[in-house]
Amino acid sequence: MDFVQVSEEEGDEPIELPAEEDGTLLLSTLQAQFPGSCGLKYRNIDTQAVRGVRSNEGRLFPPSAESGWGEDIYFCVFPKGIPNFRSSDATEIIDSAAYRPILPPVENKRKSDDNLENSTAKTKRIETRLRCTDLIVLGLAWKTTEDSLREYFETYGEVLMAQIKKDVKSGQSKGFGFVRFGSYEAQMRVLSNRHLIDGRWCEVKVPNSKGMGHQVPCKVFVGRCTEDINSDDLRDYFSKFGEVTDVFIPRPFRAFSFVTFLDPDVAQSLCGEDHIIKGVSVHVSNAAPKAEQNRSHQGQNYSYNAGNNFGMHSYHQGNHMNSGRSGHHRVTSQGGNFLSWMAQNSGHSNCNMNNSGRNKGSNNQNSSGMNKGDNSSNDQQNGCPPGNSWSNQSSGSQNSVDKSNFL
DNA sequence: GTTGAGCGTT
Repeated sequence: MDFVQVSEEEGDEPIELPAEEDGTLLLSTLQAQFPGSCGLKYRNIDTQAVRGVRSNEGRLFPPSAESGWGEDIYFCVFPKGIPNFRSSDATEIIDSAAYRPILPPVENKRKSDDNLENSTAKTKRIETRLRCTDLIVLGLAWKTTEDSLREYFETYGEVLMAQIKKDVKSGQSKGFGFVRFGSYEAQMRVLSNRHLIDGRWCEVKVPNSKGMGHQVPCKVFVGRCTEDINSDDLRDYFSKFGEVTDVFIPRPFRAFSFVTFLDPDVAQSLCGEDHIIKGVSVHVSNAAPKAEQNRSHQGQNYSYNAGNNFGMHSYHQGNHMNSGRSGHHRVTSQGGNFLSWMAQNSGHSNCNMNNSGRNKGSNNQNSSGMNKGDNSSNDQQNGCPPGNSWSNQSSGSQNSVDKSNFL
């Protein structure tokens, strides 16, 4: 049997992982040792470049059909370039033990956002600042305790809370629980993987009860706008207070607009204030959802995200393309992209979480592939959760942004 | 002491 030497990061002590008879390495084998990993790469000694390992249908293929994996040491790839949290530098991007990130210095940021375009620093910052939600863990073994639950998820990052729901009388586990991470990256990785906890495959999802309902909105309503206040004006002006992630001006002109901030506290702090933009006094207030107010009688579709439209007005003005802002993160209907879901539900219509456009070609491995063709280790449990367990929650159509919501 | 889709006594 061939073994593949794999380390978490380049330079780390490798672990030998058993390859299959056909020479491939199962992704599940890799993930058993490196939770959250989605692929492998290695250093090409000739070119000194890093090469990705081919991945398909839950299998990783050796670089050479003849010589197999060789003596090379491979290191892990994690989704979207997110570093592993067990690595030493992880603290740089993990917010401290807070549910919500700390306020950024509210200083003059002005137009310093220009050279941040597409920078990984910016991406990381945005991702780091996205807030975590409690996640529900379904399908837990009866024997799983809060300690073992926590212990399991700590391989993904800091665990702020881990609880098992139990019968009050007997103390017996109800077979599900909740977990909360300290960083959004950890949360994303947990949501994109399946989990073998105490011998059972468990499903982790954003709970239905917490669509986004209790979270602080990042978006403000800007009233009394005049027609000559364009999105750049709004963005430029409000960037003084914190990073602006989106500006939306309803067309045709309707004398108001929406500004979305990275930080909900910034948005909050501005509510109720009057501001002067281009000599016009505009009024900032809560971008409260309009749903249910006047139109409960109209068979409008409010089922998705009902009672909560924060962050849903995500049309971008065309001229954002050259202002360095990311484009509209469009949700496709291909089986439910959890990143899109997270993007919507975190109130950021344009989270820079999707780097797929830059990873040309080779990095096709994503978390959905690993659920196919891999029954190697789940035979103790029938009814294994489906691969895209989030799909039932992401079936809403973002294209259904409803103009009628604007008044 | 059994069970196996779901959604959180606070």
